[in-house]
Amino acid sequence: MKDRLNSGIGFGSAASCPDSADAANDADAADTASTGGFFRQVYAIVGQIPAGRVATYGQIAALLGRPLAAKMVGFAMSQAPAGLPCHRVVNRLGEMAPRDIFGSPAFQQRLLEDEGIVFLPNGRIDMKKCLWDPR
DNA sequence: AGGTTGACTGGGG
DNA sequence: TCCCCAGCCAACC
Repeated sequence: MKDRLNSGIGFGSAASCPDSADAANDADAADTASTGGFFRQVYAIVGQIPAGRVATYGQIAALLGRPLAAKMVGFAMSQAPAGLPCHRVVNRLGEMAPRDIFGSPAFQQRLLEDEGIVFLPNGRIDMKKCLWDPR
């Protein structure tokens, strides 16, 4: 179990995993044609992140077939429509969005803790336990 | 049309 | 883990 959890963190491993590739393909094929908008696709995926789990910008980008467009995902979040659980999207280190995107990083942390996200003493999310697995 | 920017990431040191 | 560099992509000016 430790191995599985661990492998979930690295995108490299995820990319090699046939299941992940399938998920990416599904999301891409389903939305690319009808939306034609990168942001739309990002929002669709973010909306699928369950409470108690978090996803990284790079992970979402990879799901859309653009593993190097993590920056773009973050930008999409800045324009995210209301109702989207964008507080569940964090960077690879498990840190909150900088500045006061949510009023304050502490506020975002509070939201996540309320959903059951586990934080480490260093103030970061325990990615081993809380990283969302699209499968 | 072209340059800059951004809630990022991976690699090398 | 942190710092610096390069890459990627769409929005903005």
